[in-house]
Amino acid sequence: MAEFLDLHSKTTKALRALAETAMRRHGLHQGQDHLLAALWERDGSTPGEIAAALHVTTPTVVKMATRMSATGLLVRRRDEHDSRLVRLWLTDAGRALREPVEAERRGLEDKITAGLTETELRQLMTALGKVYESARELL
Amino acid sequence: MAEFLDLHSKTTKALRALAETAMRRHGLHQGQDHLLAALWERDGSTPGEIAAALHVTTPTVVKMATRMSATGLLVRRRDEHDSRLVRLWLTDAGRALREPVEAERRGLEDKITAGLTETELRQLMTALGKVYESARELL
DNA sequence: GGCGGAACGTTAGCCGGTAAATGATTAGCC
DNA sequence: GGCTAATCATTTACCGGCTAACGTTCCGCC
Repeated sequence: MAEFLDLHSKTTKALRALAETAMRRHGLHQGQDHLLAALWERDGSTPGEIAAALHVTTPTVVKMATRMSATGLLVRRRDEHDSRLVRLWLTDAGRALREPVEAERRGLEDKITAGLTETELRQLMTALGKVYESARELL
Repeated sequence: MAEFLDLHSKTTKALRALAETAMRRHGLHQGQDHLLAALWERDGSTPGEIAAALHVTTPTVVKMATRMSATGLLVRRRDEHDSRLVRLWLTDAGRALREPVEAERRGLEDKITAGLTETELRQLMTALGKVYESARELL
């Protein structure tokens, strides 16, 4: 049966669908907000750094960067001192999305957790955190 | 910040990676065990039925069925009475995976939730269930 | 009995995700 | 200084997921 895995999987799909439609309102695809968040935090990061921050592999970031570069959210530029490195820089359009997208994300989080009491939410975070740690160790 | 969404996302990626390597031990790709589970429960189901059971769209099931048919886990056959319908039938190879795959899945669930007490697990399921319900309603 | 709409599966095209192979550049060691 | 090894990004080729368009087949109604 695997109850927890099943529930987690169902929840993941529902949340993904919600995030998808929420981000599409800003012209983004699922996950692109995370990449932007990494650049909002540290503009000029390399694909490898971003991949690590996003818990994702480098090719994923490379492909997303290519698309987001095509839609004018960021630009690719080689590092001056080390030509192996590539640095991703936000455009004005990419920077402009910060406030609305962060608000959208906060709103989604609030709506999703609205049915929980303060205590329930705290317990949920703790328990899920433990599951995450167990999973990381098994990786 | 969106704490819960962030933690949930990280956990999802870790769990996905674990499930991936676990299922690869049986020659399956991520998610194919769910499709098989649907057929173990009701052999001869249609793609549409399976999609509904898996909370997934029909095209996804169709593509997976094509690949799994190529690897000999199931066969496609048109319904005798209604030629619009297609029914997926397990092969011996598909049936043979039931015990080992279900055991693998139970083992994974156990390992993942090993760090939680009985009470914590129950609270986690309840709280996550509420999040799931909220998400479903917002869909 | 024929015709239009409904119910299915399939195809095409896109996105995020992965692993493995490729290519370019730097760093380090002899 | 030159050769080798390490470090990056990129490409290729998959897989699961989605939406939208398409083609069949059945059903109901006139």
